[in-house]
Amino acid sequence: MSPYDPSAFPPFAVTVDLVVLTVRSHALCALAVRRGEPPFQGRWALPGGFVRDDEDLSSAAARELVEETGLRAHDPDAPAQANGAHLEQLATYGDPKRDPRMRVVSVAHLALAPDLPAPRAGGDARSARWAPVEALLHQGGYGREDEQAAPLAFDHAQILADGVERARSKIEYSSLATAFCPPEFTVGELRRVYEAVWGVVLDPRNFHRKVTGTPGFLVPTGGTTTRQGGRPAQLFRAGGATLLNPPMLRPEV
Amino acid sequence: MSPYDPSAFPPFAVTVDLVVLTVRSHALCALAVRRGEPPFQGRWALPGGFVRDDEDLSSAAARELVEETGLRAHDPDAPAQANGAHLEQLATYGDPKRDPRMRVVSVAHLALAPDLPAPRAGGDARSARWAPVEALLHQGGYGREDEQAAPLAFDHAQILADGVERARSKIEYSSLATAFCPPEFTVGELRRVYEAVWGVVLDPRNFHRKVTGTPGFLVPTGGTTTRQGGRPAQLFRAGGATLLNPPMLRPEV
DNA sequence: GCTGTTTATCGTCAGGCAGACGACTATGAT
DNA sequence: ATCATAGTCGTCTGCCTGACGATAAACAGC
Repeated sequence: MSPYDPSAFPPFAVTVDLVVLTVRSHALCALAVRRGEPPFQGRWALPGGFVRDDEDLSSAAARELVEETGLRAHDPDAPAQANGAHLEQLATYGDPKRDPRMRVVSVAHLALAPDLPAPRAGGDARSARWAPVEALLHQGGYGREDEQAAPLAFDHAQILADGVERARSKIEYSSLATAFCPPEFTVGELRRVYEAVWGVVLDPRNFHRKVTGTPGFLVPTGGTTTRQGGRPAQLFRAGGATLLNPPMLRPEV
Repeated sequence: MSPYDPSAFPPFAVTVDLVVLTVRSHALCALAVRRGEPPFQGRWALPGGFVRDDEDLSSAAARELVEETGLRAHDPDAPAQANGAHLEQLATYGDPKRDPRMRVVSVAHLALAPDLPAPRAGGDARSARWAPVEALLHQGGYGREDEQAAPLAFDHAQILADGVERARSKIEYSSLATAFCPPEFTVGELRRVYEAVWGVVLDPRNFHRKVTGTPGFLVPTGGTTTRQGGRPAQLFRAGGATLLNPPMLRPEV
């Protein structure tokens, strides 16, 4: 068998779709764009686009991320955060019927970003917005009448759910939660990230003990801030550690 | 912009490649096939093939797995093991230069299988064999002169390394290690799986306490065996639990 | 200035779990 | 019978977590 006989394989279109997550006003939100054309015209979808002919998958994802948000993706091996987002491959979706018109395989990527001012419209002027993931995933069940009542286009609800689940589990055993924070942040801000992503309430004292006691997780910058009100809090940057051992435990139920 | 203008996207070939792992004689082994044609003719590679026009990615991976090993993949939602392997998507590799002849995107899958009698040659009579992952990954550094001295074809060394890393981390917090065992197995056999995959030695007493004390991990069948020598050991099947909480801890270093 | 509110931070205590390791059991091999 | 090999049950100690009390340092309003 010649697995590479150029006439022997069916042609596919390959796209990257992005699950871009952030934490806004105590809720986990995802970036959604409104489709301007069929199929699913007028419906919300995840941002994405075709992989170019000379482009790696991660490059295509980084390019789409810049186009949609202006965020530059970190090099995973680069120091801590500059002002970029964490970007990693999530999974690949290739059901033959996922796009009604042609065979499209989508390599979904997950991006975690700090709270951004506002999504900028894509170069093609599609509208874009941040929406709480709960609203994007549980549509139709609440009798809501607004524009978001329709489920996401294609299989994007599944992709989003997988991305959210990845984020939820990954902040347990890695320092990825800091990707949701600005370059300098307080322990309380980091705790609110965990609370928003997991949808739980954490004990501030035990959380503080845990994160400050894990070597390499946080490094104090020396500064303090009162932007959250109350007693001034120390500012930290993300330390070099990427894996938390032992992990942060997610409360049950 | 029309992301689906049929003339606006470059065509890709899409393949699935398989990282099939098993534990044989106390070593973690992977299935490798010898390439019969250029490029990389004569070199070892991971089994794989094209995704068909009407086929889902997971179906293609399951089909390749049957063709290469005769193993039927579990339905992830099916009961415990029948005589199949665990199969899950691993990651997707799409470097523009990963195949010298054309643009190929490969959706790699990870399969975990019990020790099999012997790999059966593919329908196209390629030769296939189990090889310790260390030998497949660390070629050239040991001055070995045998047929395996050449590194794997394409980017398959990277794919294999990623698959091994996935398996190593996933048996920490899931019951996946039982996928390496026959339908009925002893605690000692399961422990040898962990030892082979992690490349460590575990304390038999603490391991026994851990796995028998985790609800839903193992269910006794009532039988015993002495196939490992020594005192007869209880036989178990995999229980319904898929997530281990708290996880099995991998010894450091 | 005083008081109440908010958030941050430090401490204490009990329970659970893991690592280290002793002890005993039940087989087969010599 | 003795030994070697595995399996299984216990004990002890230290670490970590969850629950929660207490103190500190800011701001808002009176």
